Amino acid sequence: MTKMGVRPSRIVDPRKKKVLLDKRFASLCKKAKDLTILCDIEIGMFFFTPGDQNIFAWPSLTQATDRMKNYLASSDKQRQIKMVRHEDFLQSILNAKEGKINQLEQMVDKKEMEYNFNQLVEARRRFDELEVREIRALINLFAVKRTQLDERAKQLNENEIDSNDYNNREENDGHL
Amino acid sequence: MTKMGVRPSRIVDPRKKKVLLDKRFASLCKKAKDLTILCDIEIGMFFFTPGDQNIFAWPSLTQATDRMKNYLASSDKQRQIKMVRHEDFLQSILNAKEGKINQLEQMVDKKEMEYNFNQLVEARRRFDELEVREIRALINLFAVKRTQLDERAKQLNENEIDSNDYNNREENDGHL
DNA sequence: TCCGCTATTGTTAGCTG
DNA sequence: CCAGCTAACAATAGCGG
Repeated sequence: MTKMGVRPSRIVDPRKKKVLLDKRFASLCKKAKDLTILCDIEIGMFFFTPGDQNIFAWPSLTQATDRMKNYLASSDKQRQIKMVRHEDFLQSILNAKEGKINQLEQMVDKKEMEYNFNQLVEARRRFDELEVREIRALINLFAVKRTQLDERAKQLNENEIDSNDYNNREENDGHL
Repeated sequence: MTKMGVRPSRIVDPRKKKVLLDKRFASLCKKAKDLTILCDIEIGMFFFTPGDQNIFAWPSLTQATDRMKNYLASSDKQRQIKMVRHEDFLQSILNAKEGKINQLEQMVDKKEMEYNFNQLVEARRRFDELEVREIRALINLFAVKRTQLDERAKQLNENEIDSNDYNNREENDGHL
């Protein structure tokens, strides 16, 4: 642990860094797990290292995402309450004689940044949607192929029983 | 701290729970911060308590979201590699004579669950989009109102200079 | 509810095999 | 690279103001 009152500083040696990361990462996850159990709280963690491929989600991608989803759903409720105050705020700006348009435009910019992120998420959604369709198409394709094969097998059986000599002649002639 | 080898168990007393949560929460955040600095890693954490209103994101909503976004972007790269193998897998199923349709349908179910979540996210997106439009509308409304006020002020000034007695009569009559 | 304290227990950096 | 060790250090549960 870092000394009392001393802020930790960036580790330069990559080997030390790896060891440190492993140990402290395990410790962090343990503490998170403790807290989850002790206080009946949902925790989701995402780890991302810019250069490295050190990517991790705790306790798992799906669970971390679920917990983030729950967080967002809860924070949306709080947001709706804030929205009412927000509207009052905008109304007061409208009523005031001094315009604070810059402020509003900054908010628009902020919202647009959020919008951009959500577009990124939606791109992901479309990708997944496509995947679903592809799998469905493959299932259908398989079903069709199987039906064709079944029918073909049936035909072959019938031919074998009904006209064995005819088939033999065909084979001997060497043409259809 | 929990004893060595002993898993922590759920706290029942709400007061103790609150104290414990506060302390350990602070500790967890400190450890996360340490790790962030020491190993140059991005960490985003989401906390959600089902019943309570104990909602938190670390280091902040925007930063946690950004870091999750980075995580997703990185994991998407890895996903694309997996996708190729995934397609091979599907192809081998198609080529095989025994259908493993159940397997595929389970995957479809899983994908549909993901799709549902993404719809939730998109609902959020639409909400934000609406918000942007509303703010734009308010800005325009303000501009119009201001123009109207300016013109009205101009008119009043002109009237004051041109026909003072007329204005006075209007005021005394108590109507426009 | 929120500090501050402290004995006890847990964590960790550096090192060894 | 990993697992085990340990002195030194940090976290914390319980208690009191």
